[in-house]
Amino acid sequence: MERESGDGAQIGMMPGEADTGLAAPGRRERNKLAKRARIVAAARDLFRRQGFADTTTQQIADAADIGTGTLFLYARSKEDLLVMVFRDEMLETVRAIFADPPRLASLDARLLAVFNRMADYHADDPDLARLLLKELVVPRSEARRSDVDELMDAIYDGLTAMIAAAPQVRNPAIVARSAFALYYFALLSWLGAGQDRGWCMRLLREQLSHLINGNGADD
Amino acid sequence: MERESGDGAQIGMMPGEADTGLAAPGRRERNKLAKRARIVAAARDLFRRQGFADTTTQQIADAADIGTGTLFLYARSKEDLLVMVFRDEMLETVRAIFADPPRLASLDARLLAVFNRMADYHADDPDLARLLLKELVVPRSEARRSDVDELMDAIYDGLTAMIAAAPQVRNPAIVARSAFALYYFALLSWLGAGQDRGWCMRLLREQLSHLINGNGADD
DNA sequence: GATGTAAAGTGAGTATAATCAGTTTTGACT
DNA sequence: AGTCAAAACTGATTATACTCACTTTACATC
Repeated sequence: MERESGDGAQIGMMPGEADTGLAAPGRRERNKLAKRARIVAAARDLFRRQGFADTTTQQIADAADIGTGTLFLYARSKEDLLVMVFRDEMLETVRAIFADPPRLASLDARLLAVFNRMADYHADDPDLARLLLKELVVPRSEARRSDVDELMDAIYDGLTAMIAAAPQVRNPAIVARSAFALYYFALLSWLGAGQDRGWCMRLLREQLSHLINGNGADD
Repeated sequence: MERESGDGAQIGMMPGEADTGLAAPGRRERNKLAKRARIVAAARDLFRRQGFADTTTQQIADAADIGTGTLFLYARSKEDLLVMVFRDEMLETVRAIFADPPRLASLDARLLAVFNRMADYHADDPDLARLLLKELVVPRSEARRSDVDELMDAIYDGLTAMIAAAPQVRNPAIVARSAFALYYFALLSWLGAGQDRGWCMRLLREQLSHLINGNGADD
């Protein structure tokens, strides 16, 4: 009703701004987005190169070519930066995994394969994975919470779809949540408590088998 | 073979030290232990009164009547202090819970009751529980690792005993680990992700029921 | 008791995550 | 163009976990 701007409505418009249009994004908004991207890129490079603890917020600000104060306008804390860095990448990874589900005979084998692929992703950068694991446990800000939720939703949806496709399972949602809880705990044992990855995954296989096939195992 | 000290072997012994004996504790050792206890007590009181974040290491050192430097001779970090504070108390709680297991008809109901009692313990101090949850995920020092391990062993042993007592379960160790993983995840959802406790525990009940009674539920 | 030495203790100092009072930029309206 | 308010930005400053060069204490040996 008031934001309407037909096609000949450049009344007070600057000459060089024609293609941008008045409505939608707006220059401010786009600048902010670009700056956010620059910050995240700078943080990712530094975290990867020299680790989280040895990277100072000063370095990130310098690399992103902004003042230290500005950094905290975009991220509530250094830890938040870590989450920002990995959110997109992890979401993409998870979606790619579920987009091409493994073709194996049994449901528990398929689930294990999916979790193994997720673990592969973490194996590339165990130190960062550890940090993430720790930081994501207790989301401090609402922003972080929603980031985590989005990731979890993607995982639950993927798992539930896989499980629901196997007709013998009565309650796919519950089983999906249980399966993920078991995987999460395996990840914790591996990256957190320092257990051998193979050992953790073998245990997970047994657990998933029990979860899917029931108490009596496969005799 | 070489530590032998009969009963008349006080060759170079000081007069006033007779009852203490040369071997065993030693005054230095006992002093250190007492100081450690004082530090832990001071830290616990302050954490409880004003929370972890709002307690400075300076305050703890003052309350324990030692220098700031000395504090870090006893704890590697402020986070380590938190673990020191809760290790003893949590171990005691867990042991008390398993020493008096609930007398309920079904195994999954008994497990749920045990987990509920653990959750009660955390409910008394959710903020501290959150912190613990976070700090215990990735133990940094070996000392902390062994503290966590001791606690976990107590829990696994208790759960495995409960489960093994129910004859229908084929593999108690695996089921115990699975049950704890499900509980841990419920705790995370409740204290970490901010879900309602009742909701989390109802979900846990369904998960435990499925874990114990198998896929077909209870029809 | 005197002496040497290793353990324990100390607090001024350091590094750095996060803040905030002040400055600059943006863009709507005349 | 000129004006204004709001948004974005800034880096000097602050708060505090942790360190380290030095001092003090404990105790074995003479």
